[in-house]
Amino acid sequence: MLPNQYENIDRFPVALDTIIFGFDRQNLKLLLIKRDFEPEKGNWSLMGGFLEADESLDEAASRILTKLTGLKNIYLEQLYGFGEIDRDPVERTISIAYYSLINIHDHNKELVEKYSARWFPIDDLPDLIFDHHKMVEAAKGRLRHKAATQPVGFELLPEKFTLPELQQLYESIYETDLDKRNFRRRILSMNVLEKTDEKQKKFSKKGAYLYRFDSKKFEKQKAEENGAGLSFKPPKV
Amino acid sequence: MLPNQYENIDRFPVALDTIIFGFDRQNLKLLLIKRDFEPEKGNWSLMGGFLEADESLDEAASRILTKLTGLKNIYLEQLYGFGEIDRDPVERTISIAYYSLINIHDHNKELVEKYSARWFPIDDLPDLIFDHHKMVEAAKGRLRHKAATQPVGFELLPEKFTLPELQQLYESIYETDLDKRNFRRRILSMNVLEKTDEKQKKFSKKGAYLYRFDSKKFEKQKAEENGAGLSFKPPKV
DNA sequence: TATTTAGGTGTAAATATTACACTTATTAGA
DNA sequence: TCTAATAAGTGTAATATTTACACCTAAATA
Repeated sequence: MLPNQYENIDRFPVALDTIIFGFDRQNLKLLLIKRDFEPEKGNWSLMGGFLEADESLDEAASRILTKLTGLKNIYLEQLYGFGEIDRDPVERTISIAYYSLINIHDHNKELVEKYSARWFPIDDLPDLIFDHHKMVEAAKGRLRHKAATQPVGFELLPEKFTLPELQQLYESIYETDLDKRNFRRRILSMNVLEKTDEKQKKFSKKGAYLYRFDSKKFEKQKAEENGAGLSFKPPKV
Repeated sequence: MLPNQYENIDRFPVALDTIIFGFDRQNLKLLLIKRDFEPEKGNWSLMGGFLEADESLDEAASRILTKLTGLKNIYLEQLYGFGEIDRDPVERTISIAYYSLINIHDHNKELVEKYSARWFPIDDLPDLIFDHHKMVEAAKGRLRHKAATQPVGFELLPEKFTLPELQQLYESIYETDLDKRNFRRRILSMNVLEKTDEKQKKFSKKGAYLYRFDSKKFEKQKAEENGAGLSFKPPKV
């Protein structure tokens, strides 16, 4: 075996912090936990954890997400590496932030309780520890970009959803109002939605048709594309 | 002082690897070094180094870039964190990749020689060690996206450049041909270029006017924008 | 002074985006 | 049972953006 040439270099704890997005009727929300150890005990924080030797970064992020939500196979994407020297007062730590999109109704309530976690509307977040606020801002930007580029919003909705719900979601991602007719035309022209003949009457007397994201159609679309990406852009202001 | 609650967690070397883009007349190029230590001694590699305790990730990436090129204040942007368990055979290492855009004629020749570094055309790269090829692919994608979104190509050109040169650059970034008239209209309508009254006659008898990136105009444009970003998109195929 | 070379220029057609208002299905309450 | 209320659903015209496309110009050199 080779001698380890890396003998004299510094080693650092590598943290993973996850920005967990959910969507609840009107509002984009984040799942935050109440930190139960010092420093900053009792303050709000992103769900996080440390990288272990036997897992990749993606695996670690996924493990940490599951630890809080009980969910597996969740949309999870690396966001950015945060490495300011003093970002964690305990010790110099590098944090790789991930963001994930989950169906807000679809998580393990006991686990969430165990971590004293709570959903906060994205526009009414508490103070966060360390540089977590910076991470959240980065995630908001990334989500906006992602949603403009790929039909990713579906991850935040239940399997079946109505177009008005989907529009609400996009409106809260972009923090702007969208025209109903233009929105429908655009989203339907992506050719990734399948209309069911069920109606959802929770929010109106008339009821709105339920749609389903059709991953077969999506794959087909992707294949027909030239890498430009399916796109849903917010209107220019 | 608080006891260190992080006592029992794993620590890892944190590497920084930089994808260094340059542009030479016709071709987008990468600056690669010949690795002079085991493992993989003698093979081609991205310029890299390890994070030290007294520097942020950005500072470390910048230090490493300067080490090879002699250049400071260079366009440098974090790309992605690579963390597969076995990515480095010596030891489990996390690498944060950065990419940078430099003027290819504007680097310290002695340093480059010292590292046995060489510029390679982007479409004719040698085999690279570890997961460096994955990093390069990610950087190409990011550069494409960045160039479509912000007027970033200027970083790769000398202070004064002609529109045909700039077009060449975009053509090699997108690996496609662009229409001369449409390109000019688009790039000029961004309102960030200043025409000088000098001509560059290196490549034609008639000579082409030299332009300069006008950062004041750029700032003004940015201010007038609604965050959508100045954009130069490749034509849809 | 004719030829060669790359630089420079405009317009029309096609496509994409935006703005905008009324009808429909259903429920609840008079 | 009729009326009012509510959110869902639909089409078109105006504007803006993107694309396709071909000839003239300036300078050098043979």
